[in-house]
Amino acid sequence: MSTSGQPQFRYTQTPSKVLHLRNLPWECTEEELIELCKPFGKIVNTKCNVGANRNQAFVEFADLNQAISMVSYYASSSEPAQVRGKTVYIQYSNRHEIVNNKSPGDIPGNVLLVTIEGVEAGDVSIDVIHLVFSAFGFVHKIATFEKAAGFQALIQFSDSETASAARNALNERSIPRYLLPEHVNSCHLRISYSAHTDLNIKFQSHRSRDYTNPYLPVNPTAIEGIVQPAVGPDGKKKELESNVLLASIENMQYAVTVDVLHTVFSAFGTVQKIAIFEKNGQTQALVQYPDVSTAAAAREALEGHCIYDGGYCKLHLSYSRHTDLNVKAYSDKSRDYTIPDASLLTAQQVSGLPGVPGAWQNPQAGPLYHGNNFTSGGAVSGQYPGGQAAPWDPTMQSGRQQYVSVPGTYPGQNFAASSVPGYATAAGPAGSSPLTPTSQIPSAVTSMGFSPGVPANVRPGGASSPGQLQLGVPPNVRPGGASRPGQHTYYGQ
DNA sequence: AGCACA
Repeated sequence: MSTSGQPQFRYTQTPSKVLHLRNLPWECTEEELIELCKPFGKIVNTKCNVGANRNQAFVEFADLNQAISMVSYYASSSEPAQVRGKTVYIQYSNRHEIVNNKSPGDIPGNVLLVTIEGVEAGDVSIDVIHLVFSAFGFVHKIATFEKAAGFQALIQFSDSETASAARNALNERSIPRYLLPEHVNSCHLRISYSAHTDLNIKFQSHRSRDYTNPYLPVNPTAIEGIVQPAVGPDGKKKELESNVLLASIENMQYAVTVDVLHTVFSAFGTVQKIAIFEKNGQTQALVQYPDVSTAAAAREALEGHCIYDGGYCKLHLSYSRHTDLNVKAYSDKSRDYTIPDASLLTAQQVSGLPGVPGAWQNPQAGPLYHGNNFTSGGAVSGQYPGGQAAPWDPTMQSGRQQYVSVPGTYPGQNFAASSVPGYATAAGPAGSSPLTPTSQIPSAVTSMGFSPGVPANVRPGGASSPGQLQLGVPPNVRPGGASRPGQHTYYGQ
């Protein structure tokens, strides 16, 4: 029972193939360690960021002589060992091996395990992954899959050096936004090493690739692969059309309710379902149409435009990967208009609402929609100098063809081309005159005395219902963009 | 600047 336990000091230590390094810069990386030590031999293991200050480390050489050569070298060198300009003190460790101190994911290998956080599998295509990781060397193979951890990819490089380079550069970083669909707000990469050394890719498919074998057959059962988004030459995922639109609402100063959205989006066809939700602090909504072409028309017309005057509640639209929403038939955040009872319920409940929120009665909408539409045209357009960011496609002001006369645009003939006048008459809300040279959609909102459950453009014949102000089409969205004298029965005050 | 982890 001697009271040994005294620390061993530099000149009394027995050599070990494990070296203890001190005074390292804070959170010194393994690569910096390897850089420093590898001239002396093969490094078989490391342990970084040891100690309260995370400025110590251990390095294990394959052979004792290699460790001795490093200690000897710096013992007699006029240049001290340095990392990032800091002198590093090196001595033999009092242990002879680095115990299995690493989680498996920290043991370098040529295959990376990449967890892509905050996205769903369809958001990041395998081609985008390939593009991003190819920056560090030839990517042999990629396999993607979804686990509890989220969307993951195994990425095989030639060697662990290349893999490490990719990991060091990309770990805890994000795939550039421009490579991602618009609705993806964050795309955080968490990268570790896989224990795999060679992935077994059986097919080229939407979820796996073998770039070393381009003649590998395409998975015949990967029907999904065909549905997978096409990818342009830049690797950016092209939008895949869908009957369901994803709307992100920017600058949401005013409440955007299911009813407001229903009104706005019903201008283009039957809205089947709506769901509103929050994602990353932003309000988003899914709007389901019966078919892709209707959704496409809505998207085309509404993208970048504002529900309310003044740049409020700006819409950004993309196609959802959903095709059929599973929503509560009636809630404050969702609506299923395909359920008849729900429509009734909707009509009842909404008509029972205590008036229109003040925000909808945006005073600015008055001048814009009450006779100023023509005279103020210059002023309005003057708000957008150069016209580069013209809030509304000019063709919308002069032509109706975009939404009406193009055959096949509305397979559901929600807009019978000839029905525009009657429709416009019925749908024209107070003060909505046809040539509205503005970007907003607000008459949809400024006159909310509509029947939310019954889209105007779905009503048979579009006949006017006396006493009931029907609203279906925002004035600047309306197909009948051209002025048709005499067609307006409503000139709301 | 002075020895980890289980």
